[in-house]
Parts: sequence; C-alpha cells; structure tokens
Amino acid sequence: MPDQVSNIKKRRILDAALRVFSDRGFHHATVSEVARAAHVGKGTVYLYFDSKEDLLVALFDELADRLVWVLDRILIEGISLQEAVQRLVAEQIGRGRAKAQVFRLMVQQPFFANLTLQRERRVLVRRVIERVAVRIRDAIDRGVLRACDPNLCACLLLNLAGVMSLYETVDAEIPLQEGVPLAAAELADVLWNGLKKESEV
Amino acid sequence: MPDQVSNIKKRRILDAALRVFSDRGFHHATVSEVARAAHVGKGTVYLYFDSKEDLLVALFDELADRLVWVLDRILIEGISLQEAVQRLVAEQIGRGRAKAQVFRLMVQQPFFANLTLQRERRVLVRRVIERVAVRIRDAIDRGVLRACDPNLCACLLLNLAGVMSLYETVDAEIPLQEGVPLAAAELADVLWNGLKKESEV
Amino acid sequence: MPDQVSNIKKRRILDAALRVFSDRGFHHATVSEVARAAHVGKGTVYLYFDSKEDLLVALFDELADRLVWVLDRILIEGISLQEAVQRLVAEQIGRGRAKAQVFRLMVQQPFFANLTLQRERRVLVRRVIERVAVRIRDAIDRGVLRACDPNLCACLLLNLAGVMSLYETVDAEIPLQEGVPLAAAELADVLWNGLKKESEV
Amino acid sequence: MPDQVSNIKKRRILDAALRVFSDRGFHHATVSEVARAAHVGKGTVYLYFDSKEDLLVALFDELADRLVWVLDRILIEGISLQEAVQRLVAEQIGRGRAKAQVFRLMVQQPFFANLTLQRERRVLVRRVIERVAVRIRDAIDRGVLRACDPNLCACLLLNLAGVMSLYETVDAEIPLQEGVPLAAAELADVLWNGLKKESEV
DNA sequence: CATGAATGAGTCTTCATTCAT
DNA sequence: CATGAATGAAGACTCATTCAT
Repeated sequence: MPDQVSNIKKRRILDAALRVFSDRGFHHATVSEVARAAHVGKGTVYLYFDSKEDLLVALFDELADRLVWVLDRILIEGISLQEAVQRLVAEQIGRGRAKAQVFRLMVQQPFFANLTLQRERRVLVRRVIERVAVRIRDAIDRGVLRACDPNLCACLLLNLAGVMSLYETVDAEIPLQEGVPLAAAELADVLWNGLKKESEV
Repeated sequence: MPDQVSNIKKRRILDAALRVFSDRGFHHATVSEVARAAHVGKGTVYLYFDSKEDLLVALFDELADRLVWVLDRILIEGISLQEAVQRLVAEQIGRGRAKAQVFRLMVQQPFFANLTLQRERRVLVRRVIERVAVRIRDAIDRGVLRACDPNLCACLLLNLAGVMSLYETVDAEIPLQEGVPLAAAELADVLWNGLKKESEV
Repeated sequence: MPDQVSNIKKRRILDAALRVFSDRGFHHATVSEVARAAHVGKGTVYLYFDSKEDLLVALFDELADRLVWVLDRILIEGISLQEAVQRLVAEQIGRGRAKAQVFRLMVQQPFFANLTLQRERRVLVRRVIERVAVRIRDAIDRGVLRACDPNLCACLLLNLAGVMSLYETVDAEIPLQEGVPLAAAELADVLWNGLKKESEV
Repeated sequence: MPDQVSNIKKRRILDAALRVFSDRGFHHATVSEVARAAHVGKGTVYLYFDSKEDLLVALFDELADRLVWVLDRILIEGISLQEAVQRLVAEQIGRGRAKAQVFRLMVQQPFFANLTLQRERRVLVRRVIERVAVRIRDAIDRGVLRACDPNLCACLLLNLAGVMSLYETVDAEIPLQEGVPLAAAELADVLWNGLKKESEV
C-alpha cells in the first residue's frame, strides 16, 4: 500500500474533501463545507494545506500514488495483460463514486490559478500516464499489443472515470453497486479488444 | 448544416466565448474577458445571454446540434461504420483546439449553479448519446458490432475530447496540426477494433 | 386648469411613468418599463426628459402645479376653510392610487443623485407648502385657526398621501373606491378639529 | 428596554447603517459606505446580514420593537392619553435625525426586491399600527376620543417622521436641537385636539 | 423625430485566506 | 495546535444613457 497520511485530522480533511468536491464539483464546493464535513475548523484546513487548490492536488497525489502502486503490483504479480486492463479500469471506477469523481477531476481539470500547482498536477498525471505507457510499449514490443502511440492509449485507459461520469448523465440511477462492475468489465473488454493484436484472436 | 446563430454580435460573442473558455477554463474566464475578446461591451453579452452559465450552455447547444447533424449525415450517406467512427472522433477533436476543449466541457461539466441549466445540459448531452447509441444498437442487431451496452459505448465514443485533453498533459507540443489527425485515426482504430464483432476479423 | 403638457408622446410618457413608478417604486422601476407602458421607444423618453430623475421631477412639477391651482381656486371661490381642508385632502388621495403614490414620492423622496434636481424638487415642494402656509397664517390672524407654526401644519396637511400609503400596509384591500372617500373625510375632519380654534367648538 | 443586539460588531453595523441610510437615502447608500462607517470590512456586513435590504429590515425591526416597548410602558405607567400622544410623537422625531429618517423609511418604503423581506416589513409595521390602534379603540369606547377609524388614525400618528422630513424641505436649518421639541409638542397638540372628543374641551 | 441595440460605470455579493485568541 | 470571526479582492450582473440608423 502506498503511504497514507497518518495525521488523523489531515486524513479527515482529505476524506471530507474527496466527498465534498465529488458531490458539488470543485468550484462550487467551499472550504467551509469541507471543514464542516471533516468536523474541523475552517482554519485547520489551512494548517495542513496551503490553499483550496493545494488540497485538490493533495487528493490527486494520493490517487496517483495509489494507481502507481496498483500498476506496480500488477507487474510484480505477473498478471495477464487482459486482467491488468480490468484492474486499471476497476481502480478508476470501482472504488466508490466519490473516488471516481475525483479521479475524473484529476484527469479533467487542467486549469489552476496557481501555476505551480498546475505544473505539479501535470507532473503527477504524467507520471501515471508514463507508468501505463511503459507497459503498453513493452507489450507492443513483445507482440501482444498492436502498434499504437503508447501515451495516447494510456490516456484512453485513464479516462474511464470520465466515461462513467458521462454515463451517469444518461441515467442517474444506473451506476449503482451492480451497474459499475458490469460497466467496468464491459469497458475493459472493449478496450482490450481494441488494443490487442488482431492475430491473437 | 445546423442552424447557425445569424446575429453578428451574438455570433462574435459565442466564438469569443469558445476561445476564452477553452484557453482559461470556464471558471477562470470572466465575462469581461469574453466581451473584450468579442470586441463588444460587457453589457452586450447579457443582451444575448442570461448569464455566464447560459452562454456556456449555448455553446454546448451549438456543438450538440452540429454533432447530431454530422451523425445524421453519416446515416444518409451510407458510410461504413468504421469510417463513421472516424468521423465521430474527428468531429470531436479535429475542429480546432478550442472546439475540442468546449466539447470536453460539455461532457465533463456536470455542475451548474442554475439547476435549470444543469438539466438543460443533461437533456442535450443525452440527446447526443442516444443518437449514437441508436446506431450502435442497430449495428449490434445487424451483427456488425459485438454485444455491448450501447449507451456506455456511446459515452466511450463521446469522451475523446477528454482523452486528447489528457494527452496534452503529457506533451503540450504534440497535438498540433499534424498530431491531431494521427491521434484521431489511432483512437478511431482502437475503438473500432474494440467494438466490432471479433469474427469479422 | 394648470397647463397640461400638450405633446401627445410626452403626455403618454408622463402618464406611464405615473403608473409604473407608483406600481413598482421609483427605484425598482426601469426606464424600459416606462417606455413600454407608454408604447414608445426607450430613446424617446430621453427625447423629452433628460434623465429618469428628471422624469420624476416633471411628475412632481405637474402635481405641484395642479395642487397650487386647486389652492388658488379655493381662495377665489371663497370656500370655508373646513371645506378647503377637505379638498386638499381629497386632492392628495382621491385622484386615483397612482397619483396618490407619486404625490407620496414628491413629499417623501428627498434624495437625488443629481443635486440640481434635488434642489428643484425642494423649491417646488416649498412653493406648495408656502401656498398652504400662507392660508394658515391668514386664518390664524383672522382668529379662525389656533396659533401654530404654519409651515409645520402645512406639512402635516400635505403628508396625507403617506398616511394612506401606510394605511394600505394594514389591509391592502381597504383603500378601494369606497374606502378612500371615507378615509379622506375622516382625515380632513381630524385635521380640521386639530387645527381650528378651540373656542369655535 | 427591548432586547438590544449585543454583538459589538453587529451593533456597530446597525448604528452605521442608521446614519448612512439616513444621510444618503437607502438606495443611494452603498454597502461599502456602511462598512466604512462602521469601521468593519465589507464582508463583515454580510456576516451578520443576508443582504442590504435585510440590514434595512433589521433596523426597522429594532425601531418597531422600541416603539412597541414605549407604547407598552405608557400603558403600564397609566399616563394620560394626551401625554401618550406626545411621547409617541417624541419617539418618532425626538431620537435624533438619523433615527427619524429611518423611522420614515420604515413607514414609507413599501417596495423590496426580496418579497420575503417585503412581507416581513409589512408584518412588523402592522404590529406597530395595531398596537396603537388598540389604544385608540379603547379610548373611543371609554368616550375619551371621538369616533374614528382606529387604524387610520394610528397611521396618522405614525407618519410624523414623514412630516418632519417634509418640514426640513422648507428650511433645512430649522429642525435642529431646539426646533424638534417645539415641533413635536405642536404636532402632538394638533393631533390630540383633532382626535379628542369635542365635548371634552 | 423615433428607436432600440450597445455600452460600461457602479454595486452587491461571495468566499478563499488570514490571524488574534 | 485549533478555531472561526473578519476581511477585501474579484467578478457577475443591472440599467441609465447614448447614438447610429
């Protein structure tokens, strides 16, 4: 497991932020709401985070760490690539709605008022993309995957939280407990078929 | 061609908003900036649009109309499904960076302060998704595509502006004039392979 | 009768302003609303009046002229003072709700952005007050009225539109066609009794 | 004494608003001016009041409470009705120019953008009127006052801040420290004579 | 004369951030 | 460490006024 924030208050704030940002959208959510949800004072948030944006980037950081950790586990465990795709998908959309939403924010929120944080988020997202791309490149070399731009396909694989979020637009009731695993399996299947070498069929 | 806004000032404002929202992000962009970019007074924006959010939804509306029109053309012209996917992809990311960014906002921006507009955007996005899903369902029935949730796959197909936006994160210089068509072709290819019936190979 | 504005459009605008200012309050009413109610273009209002405030002062002017004319008529006709008070009251609140409301604005709206107009309104109101005060002073000299500050009592007599407006607060349904004359008579009676020399009883 | 706002900042804001609204008129006064006059930040005003209009209604509330308290005291102390009228008048116009101006706003400002506040002000004014009307009705029954509409006469008695404001129009210098008590006494006298039963003379 | 599209000065209001307690 | 009262920069929005047609 990647390092978890140990400080109990900081932990509570991060968890609360995850929920609040997910429920109301980052821009509509207020720091007060986050503080209230975390059962801490408003000032306490600023004790652990420099700004609202910094809090968001901290969430991104955690998610990215977790994802990188999962990807590395996959490598170690020598899981088949097909199953690896399934896990990657599940990681994005199968860890609860709130997590999926923030995952979505991570890949979809390119603009920050604080340019340092904007760069930080870029670096962080890039690290994740590259970790996935490396695997793809390797699989291409091994003849498992078709020739493709590894970075681009990594982006495709990392954008599924967005797909699910869009899917919610169609029918808000669907993506409940049962719906999500089904959708995850299906997306994993489609993407796997799209990426694998045709001759493998 | 779908109806275009004829009023010259309104047109200018919409075009300027497309650019400004795309460059700075909807939330960081100010109405003044849009007005300045459109070479009109700030009040003029409010002459044609009820609010900043309303202006955004108006952009969504145009994009959706355009997309629906393209989809209907595809049907009429009897183009192969594979090429249809290519066109769908190109439409999203091949019409200039600004358009792609706003397309991205359309599918990625679920929260609005004005709930009526939030609903309006939902309806509009749903219309587009369903138009795509209908084709997918039909192709499944005809045995061209593999069994899948048509809505979910439609969402996958409509989320490509997001993929490209994410791709920009890796290297901001890539998706220039040349990069985009390549990426479009590649994404279209992967998605087509992922969706088509395996036996067809 | 005092001079009436002869120009038909100007007339329409003044009448419309009377209604609109009365219905929505001067500050909440917009020039557009007045123009629409007058069935003229917004620009036309500015053809006849320098500003929104100027339009209001023009209404005041008409009301003041009318009131002065009524007061002079009373003098000429040699009406009893008691009846004169009745007429004064009736003039304020018996000429329709809209007129009463604008009368109220005249005596109750001391602040103007344009200080010239503020002074103009003052002069105009002062003229009316003095015309009434002169009569009161004369009646005191003749021993008909008790000793009092003529200006102050004139203000009391000119503030009845305000009383009626306040009365509406109690029960919005009362001051209809029938209610007003009754109220007018009653107020006239109370004021007359309050002002006349006690020995006269 | 009626409950006074204890919070020191809130108190300062209310006092400042009383002055500023009185000096410049509610509509011409800005929230910034009020904040500056109260020596607090602009945001602080919104910490204690929902809106500029809400701030005004809060002032009305205090004035109404104070007036109701005074009326109840009069009843308890068993003061003669004549003196009661004097006190009522003094309360309106003898508590400083600013208070008189806001009192005037209370009875003269029927329009609010926020309809809830509009209703609130109505309720509040009605309460005051009724408290006065009850006394009048009682006095009529006891044969002290002449037959009259108690509500209407209550409105007459509560409109004196307006009279004084109008009086200022005649000569802005008069209603200073000395002028006001005189005027108050005179108005009280006139109104008392107008209301009392003639046979009592 | 008449018009209404265009304008931007002026305000209210929000909310991230600070800091005295 | 923790807090939440206080702050003011920033921005959406209104509407009186202008002016080209």
